[in-house]
Formats: sequence, C-alpha cells, structure tokens
Amino acid sequence: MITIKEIANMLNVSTTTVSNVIHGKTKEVSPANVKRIQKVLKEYDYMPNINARNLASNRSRIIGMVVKVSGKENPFKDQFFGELLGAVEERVRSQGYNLMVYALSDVQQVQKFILSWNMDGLVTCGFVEGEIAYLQERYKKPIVIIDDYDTDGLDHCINIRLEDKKAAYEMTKYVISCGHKEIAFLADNNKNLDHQRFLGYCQAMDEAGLVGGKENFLKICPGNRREQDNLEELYKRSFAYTAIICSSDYYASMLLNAFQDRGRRVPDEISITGFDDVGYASLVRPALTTIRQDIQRKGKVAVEMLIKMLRGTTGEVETLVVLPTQLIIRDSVRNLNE
Amino acid sequence: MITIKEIANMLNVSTTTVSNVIHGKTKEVSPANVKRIQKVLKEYDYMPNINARNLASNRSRIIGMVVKVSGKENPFKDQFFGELLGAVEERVRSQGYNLMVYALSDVQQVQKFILSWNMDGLVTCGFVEGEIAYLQERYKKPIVIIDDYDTDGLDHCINIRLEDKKAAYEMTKYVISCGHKEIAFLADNNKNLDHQRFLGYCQAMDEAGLVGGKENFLKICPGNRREQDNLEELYKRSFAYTAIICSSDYYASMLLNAFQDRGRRVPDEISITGFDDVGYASLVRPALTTIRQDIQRKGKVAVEMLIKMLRGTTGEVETLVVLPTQLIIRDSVRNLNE
DNA sequence: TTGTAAGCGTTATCAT
DNA sequence: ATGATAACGCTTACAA
Repeated sequence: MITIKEIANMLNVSTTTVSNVIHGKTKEVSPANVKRIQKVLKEYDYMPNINARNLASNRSRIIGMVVKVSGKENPFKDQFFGELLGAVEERVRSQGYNLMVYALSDVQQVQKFILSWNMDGLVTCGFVEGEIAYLQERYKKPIVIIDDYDTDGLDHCINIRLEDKKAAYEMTKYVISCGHKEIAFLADNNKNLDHQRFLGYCQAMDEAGLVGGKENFLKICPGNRREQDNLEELYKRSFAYTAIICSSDYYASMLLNAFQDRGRRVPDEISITGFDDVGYASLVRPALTTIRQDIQRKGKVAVEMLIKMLRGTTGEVETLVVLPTQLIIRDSVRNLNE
Repeated sequence: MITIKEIANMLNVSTTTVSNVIHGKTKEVSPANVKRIQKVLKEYDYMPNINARNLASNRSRIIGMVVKVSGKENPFKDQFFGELLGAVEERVRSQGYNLMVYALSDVQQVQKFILSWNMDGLVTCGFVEGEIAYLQERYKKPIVIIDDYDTDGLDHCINIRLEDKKAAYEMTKYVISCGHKEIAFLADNNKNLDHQRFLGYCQAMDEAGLVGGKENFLKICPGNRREQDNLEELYKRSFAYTAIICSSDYYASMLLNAFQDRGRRVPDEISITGFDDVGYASLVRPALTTIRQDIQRKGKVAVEMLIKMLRGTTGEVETLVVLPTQLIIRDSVRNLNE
C-alpha cells in the first residue's frame, strides 16, 4: 500500500499538500497539484492507514456495541439482538464509523476494550446501574444504554427504552376486556424492564379489582437442565388461570408448545400473550397476540443519538428516548364474552 | 490515560524496560524494576493505546466479518446470521482478537475497510467467485469463506460449508420413502448452495425413477410487494404435489402458514420440509421435519481455521471444511404408506 | 500555495 | 539489565 510520504516524494511536494488533497482542502493547493496528486491517488489506489490516522488525530471512528452475557451463551441467537445489531451496524457505517462488537459479562473488560481502542462512543445493552456508572466514570465519551432502568441522568449517557409498563398495562387490560379474571404474569426475572412490565400488569389487575401481584408471578427458567421440570410445573400451575401474560414471544412460544404437547388447547383452554413481535410470533400456531416494538428503529435511534452527542451539537441532546409500542391482536387470546 | 513514556519518566527507566514488563519479558528486567513498574502499572491502570501498538507492530488484532447484502435489508434479522455472528464473536474474542462487523454490498467497500484497518483476517459470507478473487488479489491475508461454492483453491482462502447436496438428497429420499411421488423443490434462487441442494433433490428423484428437474423447481420471492401474489401462485401450484422440499426453514414456515391460512392441511394434504433447524423450526405447528446444521460450530470452525492460518502453523492448513448435517424428523411430512 | 517538523504511543534494533 | 533512538503513517501548527 502506498503512503502519503511516498506520494509526496514521487511528486516532489510535501506531505501536507498531499494530505490536504486527500481531505478535499483543494482551496489550499494549486489546481495543478490537485490534479497531479489526485491522479496518483487514484492510480495507486491510496488507502489511508487508519491506525496512523487515529494515533495522530486522537479519535478512532470506532463505535462499540457491547451486550452483556452471563455464562457462555450466544446472545445473538435471540432474534432481538440480531436485528438490533443489524440496525446499529447500518447506521454506524452510513455515518462513517466502524462497528466493533463484543459480548461481555464484565464491565472491566468493557472498559479495557473501549479505552484501549479509544472508541468514539458506545452502545450497551443489559448492563445495570452500578456497572454503567463504573464505565461512565472512566470513559468520558458518549454512551447509549438500551433497555435499562435506573441508569437515568448519568452524564454523557442516553437511555433508550420502551414504554414497557404502559404496554404491559394495555395488554393486560385487553385480556381482561376479553373476560379473563384469573391472569398470571410470566418472566425469567423481576428486574429492570421485566419488572416494569410486571408493574403494568399489576396496575391493570388492580384497576379491574382483580388480584395480580407477586403470587401470580410465574418464573420461567429456560436453558438449563431443569427446564423440563420447570415447564411441567408451569403447566400444572396454569390450571389456576385462564390467561398468561408473557414478557417475551420467546417464552410465550415455549409455553404454547409445552401446553399443546400436553394436550391443553390454546386459546380454547388457556390464553397466552407475548411481547416484542419477533419474526416467528406470527408463524407459530395459534399466532401470538403480542406487543410490537420496532427493533430496527431502536437501533437506528440509538446510533443517531450517539452521533448527535459526538458532534456535540450545541443544542442540548435529550437524555431519554422512550419508543412506542403497539398491541397486535392475533389468535392466542380467547374472548370469553362470546 | 497514562502512557509508557510517562511511566518511564516517573521511574527513571527507559520505555524499553517498561514495555518489557508489560509484555511479561521479566527475564530481561531486574526483579526490583519489575516490581516497581508493575506497581505503577496497576496503580495508574495502564491501558495500551492499540492504535499506536498497531502502527508500530504492523498488525491490528482485528478480524472482520462481512456479510453481503443486496439493498437495504438487515441480514442479521435472519436467525442464521445472528447465531453465526455470535459464535464468531466468541471465538475471535477468546483468541485475543477484536471483531469488526460490516454488512456490505460491494467488494470495493470491503477492500477499503480491510486494507485501511490493516485487518489480520476476514470472514465472509455471501460473496461469490469473482468477488472473492478480487479481494484475494489485493488483500494478502487469510480469508474464510462461509457457504460458498466456486471459490475453491484460492490462495490463503478457506472454504467452510455443509454437505448441502447430500443433505438435500437424504431429505428427498426420506420423503420418497414416505410414499411421496410428486415432490417439488423450493428456493429463492438456483445458485450456489441452493443449487447444490437442488442437485441433491434431483439425484434422489432420478434414482427413484421420479421426475424432478427444473420444471419442479418452485421459486419463492419474499420481501417485496409481490410476495402475496407469489404465495398465492405457489399455493395453486402446490396442488400438483404431495410434498415440497424447501431450502430453508424460513420458507418452509412461510409456506406452512400461507397454506394453512387457505385451509390446506399440513401434513395431511401436503407435506413440507425445511432446512437449517433454526430456533422456530420446532416451534411452528406442525413442527418442521428439517435438516439440522450446527451454526454455532460453523462460526467456531471458521475462526479457528482463520487463526490457524494467521499463526502460519507450518503444517499445511486444509483449504476446505465440509460440516455434517442431520436429518431431523418431526411432524410436517405425512407417511403415505400407513 | 507550499514545506518543515513535531508529535501521537508503541515496538524493536542495536548499543552499552 | 538497560537505554537511546529510529520507525510506523498520519495530522497539524507554524514558517516560509
């Protein structure tokens, strides 16, 4: 690969002049030289050495996307993360940046990578309050936090999430409007966004004079060897309900199959709802009644907010973006009024 | 962030000495200095500036993953790519490299990025013969090509793919063994790996004295506004068959729903098979009879082969890896013999 | 309009 | 065991 210095020597000009042409500062260079230099640039297919450029200019044009994992899982197996990543990549690239991807379990690792590479900005997913604060303290550049709670108001950090509580509230209200009274809520934990969804469920139950609360929180434990026991137990407990609000399409589908395999008909005998509206939500049978979120947009907005901070647009950048959701009614909830 | 030079000044030693300690070459440094330096290193939380390191050492520890896209799609919406990426990321990271991800439609773009960043290696997906050759000519470092045909034997390139033809052959034979005679093959094109699968189908049909061939190739065109017309047409044509071999679970599921929505029962009235065994293959109803491939392993092997080339292990590195597949029998094929 | 030269933070060669 | 010092390729004052 040809370098600036080599070109400068070839043409008997200075590296400054070549550099200026490369960066389109043609006003500072005589037309004749612009031409000569551009010709060589093209002829030798000049490519800048980005490492050198970064070192000299103290920036990197790298944006990191790091998603938190526990254990050895592959988070991108989940359609949600895959789609999110794709949207982020597109935005990052089209804005002239480069995307580095990490699945990490430890903030210290995150710190090491973003500092060493001198990354210009970071998009994170799944880290919680203390962890973000840790990062924010030692990494003084923009951070976008996706789908987290309790991380508001940190300096140079932006939160992006859904109206989780409202969405779950509306879903629950819809199910109640179909005549259901014994309704459970299911998730794999009760923190962060799952907790918000749980709160929405509780509120709707409360307002309808029905009993929600912790005793109707069903915990699902997928991915370990007790999964089958867990499903069996959930199956048994499900007889106490006519409907179950699940915090993801993934769990809704698992339930769907576990129940149907055991001979329980959905939605005739029990109704099930999902969350996210991922690709297969409309593919499973019965098709899932669910909450749609626009994952693509989430990724896009994330990067755009990041870039806005990067450019340091003098106008203040909002520090929180809450994306809308939409109730999608399909076939997995039975109308008991009919 | 503290630099080597600063540490050296603080301790009145040379940068060489500090550098040696950083790299664990403690034999070349007096025990006393090792201790003093390590203490400062820890105390000030030294992080190397990777750009500087890369510039000086003429490597980058970056591995690029680039998947070809046409148009503005998000390839990572497809579970296959998501899972592949996750596996690649894990391997890359655990080997001490860093992953940069691009979805590109143009090899020239690829060239620009990999050369500018001085990437140590590349994993590609979806580029075809001429494109790979173009890259290989100007990028003299290891390239791993996933799921491509007609790219064999290029220098410093490794191919990784499935026994596509054999898998389709076996699937077709299985369907035939269930008593089917009118069997179609469905894909969105007839090139590359889809073509290989088509060939496997043809061979099985041939051997059984049945008629396969182009006239029973069904072309599906998803993702554009003619999608519904296309599905309607496929529905009509399907009456000529008792079974359809699809080249992906994705298409099999689409068909499943298009047919069932129109009142055609699967598998009672028509059988459908998939390919890949992605997550929802067992979630849709009827659960898909399909060909399983180990995507996780594909990604893992890809990176491992790449690293092997990188290390320039003197033993010759194989230039082609063909991964096995497995026929998974579920409920989407009817046994006509019973 | 053009050129000189310092500096970015490392690595690595070669003396000492 | 330790230290000077050049080199990596580029950006950017500053000078001419």
